[in-house]
This record gives sequence, C-alpha cells and structure tokens, in this order.
Amino acid sequence: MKVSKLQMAEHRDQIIESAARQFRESGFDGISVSDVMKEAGLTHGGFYGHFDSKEELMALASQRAVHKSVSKYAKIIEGAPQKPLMTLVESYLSSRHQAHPETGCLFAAVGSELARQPSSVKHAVMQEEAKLLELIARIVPGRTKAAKRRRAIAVFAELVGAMILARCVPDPELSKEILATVSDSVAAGQ
Amino acid sequence: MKVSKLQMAEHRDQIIESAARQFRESGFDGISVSDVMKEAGLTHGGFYGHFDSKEELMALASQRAVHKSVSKYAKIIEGAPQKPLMTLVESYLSSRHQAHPETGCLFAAVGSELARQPSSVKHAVMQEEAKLLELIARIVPGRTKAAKRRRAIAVFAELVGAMILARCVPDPELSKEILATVSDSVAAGQ
DNA sequence: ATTATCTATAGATCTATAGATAATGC
DNA sequence: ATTATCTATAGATCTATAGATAATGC
Repeated sequence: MKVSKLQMAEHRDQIIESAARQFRESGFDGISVSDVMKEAGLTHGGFYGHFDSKEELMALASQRAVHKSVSKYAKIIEGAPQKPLMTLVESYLSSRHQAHPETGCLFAAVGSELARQPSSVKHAVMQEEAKLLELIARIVPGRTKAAKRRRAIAVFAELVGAMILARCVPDPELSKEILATVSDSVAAGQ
Repeated sequence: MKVSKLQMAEHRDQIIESAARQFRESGFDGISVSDVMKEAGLTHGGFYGHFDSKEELMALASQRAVHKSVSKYAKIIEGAPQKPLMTLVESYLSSRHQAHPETGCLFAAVGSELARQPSSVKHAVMQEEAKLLELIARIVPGRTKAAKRRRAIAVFAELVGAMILARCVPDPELSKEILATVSDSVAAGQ
C-alpha cells in the first residue's frame, strides 16, 4: 500500500488539482474530502496523511486555481501584444468560460463563499490575486502607475461581477447580453 | 399546538424572512432547515407544513431578499433626486454594506452559489432582478432606453463584483481601496 | 373534526481518527 | 523499520417523514 516519495508527491499534487477543479464546480460546501480523494484515485482515509484538514486543502486548492489563472492570462497577453486588454476580456467573458467554472476564475466560481472562509484561505488566495491585479494593471490605460492600478481594480470587479450575474440568470439570452454588454463597456473605457 | 390562520401566515412570513437573512449570512449550504426554524421560533419538523422542500424556501427567501433591495434602492433614489446614481452607488459600496451581507444584496452575498442552484431558484430571483435593472436604468446616463439598459448592466456588474472582491480580501485597507476605486470609476462613467 | 406544530427518528451524509496492511528505503 | 494508504468507524451533522398533541374553527 505504501508508495514511493515521488509517487506520494504526485498524489498530493493530484489531490490539490482535483480539489481546485471540484471546488470551483460545486463550491467548498458542495464537495467532500471523500469526493476529492475519489477523483484523485485514492481512498478517503488517506487524505489526512497529506493535509491537516479540509480547510488547508481549500487554501491550497484556491491558491492553485488563481495561480493557474495568472499563468493563463499572462500567456494570453503575450499572444496578443497589439490589443492585450480586449483579448483578455473576450476570453474572460466568453460563453466558454461561463459554461466551465471548474477550470475558470476562482472568484467568479466561488467568490461569495470565499468571502466567508477563514483568513487562512483568504490569505492564500490574496497572494496570487495581487499578481493578477498587477498583470491587468500592465495592460489597462492610465498615465501613472496608480491610475493603472485603479483602472485594473475597476476592470477586474466588472469582469467578476458580469460572470457571476451571467451564471445566475436562467435565460441564456440574458446571459449573453450581460457578457456582451460588459465586454463593450470595458472596451469603451479603452 | 395549532395556531390561527393569521398566526400561521405570520409564521410562514417569519420563516422566509429568517431564511433570507441567514442564507445571505452563511450561504445556502451553511444554513439548515433547522437553523431557519429555530430563528423563526418554531421547531424543525413544522417546516414541512409550510413548504415542500428546502429548495422551495431558497427560491422564496432569495426572491424576497432581492425584492427588499429593490424597495430600498427605490427609496434611496427618491430621497436624492439631484444625484440618484452616486447616492445609490455610495450606499451599495459602503463599508456598512460590506460588513452586513445578511441584510444586503443577494448577488453579492450568495451570487456564486446561486449560479449552481436549480432553475426554480434562479427564476424566482430573476423576476425581481429585472426590476432592479430597470430601476438602475432610470438613473444612469444614456441617450436611448437601450443605451441606459446597457449602462445599467455594466454598473450593476461592477457593483456586485466590487463587493464580492472586497469581502474576499483579508486586508481591510485593500477592501476600502476596492470599494473607493470602483465608486470613483462608476462616477467617472457619469 | 380539522390541522398547525411538536417529538422522535430514519436514512444519508459529513469530517476526522484508529488500527491494519503492505511496499519503500535505510 | 518506517510509513503511505486502506478499511472501518465514531460522532456530528443534514433533509424529510411519521405519528402524537392540542388549539382552532366549522
């Protein structure tokens, strides 16, 4: 039953990866430790050899989810040097992203639940969120660094809010309207 | 044990009211039927005489929460005829609202969970959400009705996103920065 | 007589732990 | 010998229901 150190490290990684996916799909309360371990191909009881608690996993999985978003959007920006902001916005506000919270933005997927989590979870997320804001600040218009940061915060809030509202709405046409409208709105602000 | 028809109607109302408060405070999964009945001063088992399921209560309580927001913001607008939009925005993005999700905007409080609820819940909310968008559309700038609606959607997304992000962040200074920045951003868009 | 509420419980979860098992790595 | 994983379970939830109780309202 015992596995090698390397194998164990891979298991740990797979647990975090599965959790990052499932938490975004079903929420922190909607996924049990057992669900995560099942998807990782391990049994429930083995979890506590890797982590102290579900809370620790929530922190690590949330951090990884945002970290991956930072990497993803950094690549998107690199790939579109002439109009990076609109490329990022179109990707974020796509119907593809709307349909796949499990691989998308953590804040849109579980933002209102994250707000109620203990600070260990919030702090873990914050570390990567800061990088995300810096990334956006580099591609928004603004004369000073401070102005760019302010614009980045406003754009990010608009994106997160739009995706959450689009997902809350039962009518697909209204969802599309929300995403398209906010996309145009961000474009109008440059 | 039996109570009068009037009393029963009041009990039903109180259950919905307590649920609307508690769901916004702790999320749909964070509050049990028993919690709601306890706050309403009734016992757990009595719940099923009033409602078919927790899902039905989620729909009714969510609808009531948004309905109350519509009433509240209608009054705020009435009370500030010269600059209604900024008055609404300042109220929405206040630190008071940040600290009290249980009486505030449903979308900011449980938006990412609402996105995963069955359509019965989403539809109940949608009815009132449409009124909220119409309310905002009346006070935003725009030459045509369509332009006002577009601006209302963008403003609403920005407000909801900003409040969720402010509540996710573990540093109170950063929370303040987010709320203040988005407040200025909405003002700049008129 | 009817029925709103209460008590009690079934059945299905959940997190976390204890002890057994079996493969790694000294 | 050590230890990563598994099996089994404790203890605490959760939604929903069945049957008892007692007050309303015909």
